[in-house]
Amino acid sequence: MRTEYSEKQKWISSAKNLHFEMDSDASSTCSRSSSPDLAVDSSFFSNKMFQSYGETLQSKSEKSTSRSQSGIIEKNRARTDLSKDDLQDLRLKVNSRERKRMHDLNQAMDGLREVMPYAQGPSVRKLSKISTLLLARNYILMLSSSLEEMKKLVGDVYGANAQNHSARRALPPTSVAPASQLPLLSIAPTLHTLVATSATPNVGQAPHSPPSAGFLGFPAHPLPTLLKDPLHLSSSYRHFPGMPCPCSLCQPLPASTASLHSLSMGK
DNA sequence: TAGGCCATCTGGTCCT
DNA sequence: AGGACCAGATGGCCTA
Repeated sequence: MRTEYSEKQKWISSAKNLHFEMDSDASSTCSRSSSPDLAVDSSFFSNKMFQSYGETLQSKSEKSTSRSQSGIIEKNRARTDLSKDDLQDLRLKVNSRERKRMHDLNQAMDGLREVMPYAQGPSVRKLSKISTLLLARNYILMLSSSLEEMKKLVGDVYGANAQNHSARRALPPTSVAPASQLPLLSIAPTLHTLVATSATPNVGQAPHSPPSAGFLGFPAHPLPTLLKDPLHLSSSYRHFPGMPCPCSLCQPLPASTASLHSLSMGK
């Protein structure tokens, strides 16, 4: 088994970075942003690998007679009835589908990376899958917490404003900021403070070294402790209250957000 | 060189 | 029945 894989992997690695054209279905829909393209020479699969696959199937079907799952027996029997070529075709089709499935998954992962508050660029290695998921979770929790905080502040500001307004009805209106600006004015420093607590996990790290999965771990009760415990977001920018900041957290979501939505609605 | 991450193949299981 | 999903196995690549 090991030797079969060894041969196969040698071939696969040599075939990497070539265009994948074996299956029209896969090639038409797969843009493979995160994985190497693959050219599949079906002649390769016509040798040992598939001979052993056929043997494996046969031996398996022999063993499977002791199983209670008749469906599987029937399925294996149907497969052993196939000719060697049919088996090859079947195996190739299944492999191709699985490859495409994984590529779609990776595309979705790339879409997630794009909207993550993480320094992106040619010199930065992309987040691993596990890190992406953990970071996404923390990011969502942080946004939820920020939203709650903002709601509270808006409530406080409007409450205080209503009191002031009734107490100072006689004062000229120019002494009070427009109501539409009040929430933003009061929220801005707070938002930046929130952001600042989560801004510098990469200090001391090489720019090409994304945080490990463990580093992105989260507490057992994330929401209450969220603001005390840094989120380990990987922005390389320092945040200063009142200063404009180029980090992704302080910028509007990129246009690629839309592409992520369209991706998720693809099926 | 060990360990982490990844792509791929594969067989089993579930779903339509 | 066929396809989707999943997890295990395997080897390659890269970094500390």
